[in-house]
Amino acid sequence: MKRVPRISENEWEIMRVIWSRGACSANQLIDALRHRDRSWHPKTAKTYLTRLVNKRALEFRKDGRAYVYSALVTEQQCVDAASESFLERVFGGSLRPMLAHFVEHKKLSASEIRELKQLLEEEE
Amino acid sequence: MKRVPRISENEWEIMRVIWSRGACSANQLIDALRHRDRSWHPKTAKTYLTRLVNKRALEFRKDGRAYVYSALVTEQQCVDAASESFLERVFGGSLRPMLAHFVEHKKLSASEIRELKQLLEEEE
DNA sequence: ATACGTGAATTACATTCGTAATCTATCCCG
DNA sequence: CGGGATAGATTACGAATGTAATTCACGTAT
Repeated sequence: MKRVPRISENEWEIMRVIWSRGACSANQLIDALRHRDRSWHPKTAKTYLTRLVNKRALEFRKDGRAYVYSALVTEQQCVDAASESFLERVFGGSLRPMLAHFVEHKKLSASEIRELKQLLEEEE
Repeated sequence: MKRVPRISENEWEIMRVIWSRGACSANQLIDALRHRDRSWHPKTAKTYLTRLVNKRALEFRKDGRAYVYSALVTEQQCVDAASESFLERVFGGSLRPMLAHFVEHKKLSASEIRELKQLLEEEE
């Protein structure tokens, strides 16, 4: 299990863009971020890019003037780590109560319920 | 929906003790913490108590020399907030993928699977 | 060549967090 | 009464985070 660097709350936003769009330049990044949330300040986004490169979550290749950033860690790895940490911290590591919490609190659509039951069947 | 203060990773340990045991003194707290993890340093625990009081997650009443700390926010409130934040951050708010992740990644026992299916039935 | 725009590099700065140590007030014991 | 134990209060201090501004370097348009 590869150790992934710790990704902070806002850094996740950056990573999710890169995971979904693949490698991209700082500007493409910023555009994508601002598309969904105008409050992202370009300078701030740049700072996160640099930090993510420093913590080896991203790398970049020069492409003329601009850099192209790409992920060094997969979404899967980070999701795993964050999920584990969340489960541990908030539910003391107990899976069942955690799942129960979500099933009970978030109203699931009939189809979502069906899908989940399907998943559970497969696990059996 | 009451706004709960942001509880940090380690602060969660403190809160969980107080939620489970109810109000208790600093020393009872520390004993409980160290019971499960000897590496808890008493001074560090005291620091967290103070911080949690400052951020209005705990309050205390004087009981002779010592203080008795009790929760100002419920576990339910904090679990809700943390869960929402986690879901948003890591899964972009999509519940189904999140649940699927856990169901697929953590090996569930047969009985857990049965319980969950039971829960889902009730939601239907 | 020269100033301007643009991207990256460097610097800034308050907060929060992790991790305690030190200071101070008090109580009990001898 | 005086000194140690003990509980809370204050102080410490670096790393991480959120949030940018400033500076530097280079290519391009006058």
